[in-house]
Amino acid sequence: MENTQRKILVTSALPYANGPIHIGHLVEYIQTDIWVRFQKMQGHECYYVCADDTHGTPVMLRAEQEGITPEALIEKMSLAHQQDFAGFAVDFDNYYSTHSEENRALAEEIYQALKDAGHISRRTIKQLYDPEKNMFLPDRFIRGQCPHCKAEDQYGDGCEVCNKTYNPTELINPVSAISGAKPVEKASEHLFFNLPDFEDMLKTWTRAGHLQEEVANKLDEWFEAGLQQWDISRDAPYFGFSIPGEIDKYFYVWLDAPIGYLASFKNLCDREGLDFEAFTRPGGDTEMYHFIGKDIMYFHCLFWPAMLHGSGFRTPSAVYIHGFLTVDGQKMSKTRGTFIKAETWLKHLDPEYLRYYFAAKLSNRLEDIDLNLEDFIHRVNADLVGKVVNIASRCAGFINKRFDSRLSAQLSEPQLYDRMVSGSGTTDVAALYDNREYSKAMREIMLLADEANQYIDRMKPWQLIKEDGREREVHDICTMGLNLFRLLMIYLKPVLPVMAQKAETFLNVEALAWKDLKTPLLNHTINNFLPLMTRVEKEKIDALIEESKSDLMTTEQNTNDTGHGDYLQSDPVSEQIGIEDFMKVDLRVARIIRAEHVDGADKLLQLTLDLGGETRNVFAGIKAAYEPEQLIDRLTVMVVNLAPRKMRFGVSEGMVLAAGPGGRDIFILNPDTGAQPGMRIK
RNA sequence: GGCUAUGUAGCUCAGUUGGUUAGAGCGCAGCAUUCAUAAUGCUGAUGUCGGUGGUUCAAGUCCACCCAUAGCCA
Repeated sequence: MENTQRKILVTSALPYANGPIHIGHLVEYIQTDIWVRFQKMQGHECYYVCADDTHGTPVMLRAEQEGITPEALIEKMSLAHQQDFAGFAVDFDNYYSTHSEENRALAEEIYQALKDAGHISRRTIKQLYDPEKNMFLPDRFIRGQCPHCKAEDQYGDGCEVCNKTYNPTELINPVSAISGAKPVEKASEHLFFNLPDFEDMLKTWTRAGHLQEEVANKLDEWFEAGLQQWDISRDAPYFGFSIPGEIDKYFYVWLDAPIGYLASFKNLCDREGLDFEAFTRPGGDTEMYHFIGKDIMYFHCLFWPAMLHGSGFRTPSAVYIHGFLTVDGQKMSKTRGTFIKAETWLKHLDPEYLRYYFAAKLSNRLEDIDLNLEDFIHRVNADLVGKVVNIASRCAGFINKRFDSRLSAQLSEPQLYDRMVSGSGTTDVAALYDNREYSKAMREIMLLADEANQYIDRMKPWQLIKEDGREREVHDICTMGLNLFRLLMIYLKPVLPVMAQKAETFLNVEALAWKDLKTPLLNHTINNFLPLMTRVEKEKIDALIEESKSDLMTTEQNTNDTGHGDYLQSDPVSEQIGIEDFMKVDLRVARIIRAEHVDGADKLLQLTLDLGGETRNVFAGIKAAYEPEQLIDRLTVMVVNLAPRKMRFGVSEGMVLAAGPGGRDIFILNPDTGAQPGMRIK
C-alpha cells in the first residue's frame, strides 16, 4: 500500500425512480460501499456519491397513473431508496437527485461546450406517435407483432420470442401501450451527439487500463460496427430538463443521468467546502471511479468518457463493471419468490449476512454471481459465527470473569501476530480489497481465522485454568486470542461495519482503522462480551421467500420490468366482439401426455396433447418457464381449430393458452378439477 | 443470427506464462474436545476439469467445431 493520501471520488449507478431497490441492485452498492469503506480505513480522502435517476417517460407516466406530480413521485421514491441503502449500511457521502439545479446547470454546461465545439448536430427523424396521447412513443411503449417470427404482443425494440431486434416502425399492427391507439409516423427534429468525433480518443482510452479486459473486448465489437450519432433530445411532453435554445425539447434521460454523479458531488462540495474542480477537471492528482452493472456499459464506456472529454471535464480513472445476480442459479423470479426487495430482506434477515456473502462471491471481473440459499446459510454460519465470532466468544469469558476484564501486558506469540498482520503467504488482504478481489480477501481472512482457532485449541486455556499457578498463561493466551480477533475485525470492517462497531464497543476502543493492525491491544480494559451475530435460520429464509412471493400480488405493477403500468395499461382491452366471433375459436380441455425439449429450439417445448380420442402435436414457446416433467399429465386449454402451422421442427396442430409477459413469466391455464379432455370451453 | 463471457468434487469457487498422483471452503463420514452462540481441532472419501477432434514429449490450461447458460446488438 502506498503511503501517500489518495483523493478519490466514487460512484454507483443511479437507481431509477420507478421501482424499489432489490438484492440485484445491492450487489453493486455493497461492492462499492466495501471499496469506499476500505479506502477510508486506509486514511485516504474518499467520497462516495449517488443520486436517484429521475427523468424520462416511465416516471412521467407512472406519476400520471398514480395521480401525482413527477416531483412528488421522485421525492417518495428517493426516500424509499435511501431507507433501503441505510438499512444495508451503504454509506454515501451524498445522496442526491438528477432533478436538481446543480444537475441542470452541469447538463447545460456540458451540452453547450459540446455544441460550441461542433459535436452536436440536428436532423429530422420519423418516429411513432400516439395520436390520442399526443406524444412520441419510446420503443418500449409500443407493442405489436414481431416482423420476423410473427409473435404477438412484442416490444417495439425487439422480440422476446425470437430475440431479433428491429425498429418499432417494422412492427406489424403496432399499438401504443399507453392509450391503445394505433400509432402514426410523425417527423420531428432531434439533436445528436456526434460520437464518431471521439473514435480515436475512445479507442485509446478503452485500452489504456481504465477498463477490465473483457469489457474492452466487448467495446471492440462496437468499434468494428462503427460508432453512431447518439440521439440526445426528446420532444414534449417529457419529464426532464428543457434544452436551452430549443422549443419543447428535452434532454434524453441518459444524457443527464451520468451528469448526476457530478451534480451530486457538486452539491457535496458546496456544502462542505470541497474543491469540485480538483476532482472533475483533467490534469489533477485525483481519481474518479464508477461502479456499474454490465447492462449499462455502453453509456459509461463510450458516451460518458466522450461527453466528458469533449466538454473539458476529466475522464474516469476507471469504470468497474460487475455481473448480475442469480438466485439458486437462475434469474431472479417473482413467481419463485427470489425477486427479493431490500425492504423485504430487512424484515427477515441481518443485512450483514448479505454483505458478507456477496463479498465472499465478488471478484473484479464482470461475471454473474449466484446467491445459493443453502450455501448462503452454511457459509455465513460457518465463517462468521463458527469461526470469527467464536474466537472472541471463547476467550472473552476468561478475561471477563477471571481477569477483571483486563488484557495482559504482553503478547505471547508475536510471530503469529505478525504473520497475521502481513498476510499468510503471498497475498495481502489490503491489496485484494484495493483490486476488488473480495472473494479472495474473504478466503484469506478465513484462513487466518482458522489459524486463530487452531492456536487456542493448541493452548487449551480451559485445561490450564484448572492447574494452580498457570493463570498468567491463560491470561496471555486469551489476550492473544482477542488480539487475533481484533485483527480479523479490522480486516472485515469494510464488509461488516455494524458488527465491527459492536466489536469496538466490546473491545472498548475507538473506530478501528487499518493502521491499528500494527499495535496490539494490551494492558487494556474491555467490556463484557455480547453476541455479535446470530446464526442464519432456514425458517427466516423460507419466510423471506414466501413474502417475496406474496409481494407479487401487491407490487406487480410497481416492479414491472418494463417500467410501465399494469397489464391493462400496457395491453389495453381489445375492441368489442360478438359471441359469434368468440365461438369461432374452438377451445378444448386437453391432457398433456408428453412434453419434451426440441433439439435446436431456444424457446419451444414439443407437447403431445390428448383430446380424449385424438392427439395433437403442438409446439409451445414455454421452455423458459416450464420443465417438461412439470407438464406431463396436466390438464390445460388449447385452441383446436387453429390452422396447422409448419415450423422448423415440425407441424404445430393448435395452440396452448398461457398468460404472462413472456420469458420465465409464462403461466399456462389449468381447468378446475372435474374437467375432462375434449370438453369444449364456452 | 453475430459478438462478449461462463461451464472444474453434492454446493460455492481457486487453478498463475501448458509440466510430476487436479485444489480450497461448505456439506458428508470417523475420531478428539467441551473454553465457546453444538462453536472448535484432527483424519478421511468424493472429480471421464461441458462434449468431440486436433497441436505437443506433455492440455483443466493452446486451437477448431459442437452443446448449455447469461448478457449485448445503441
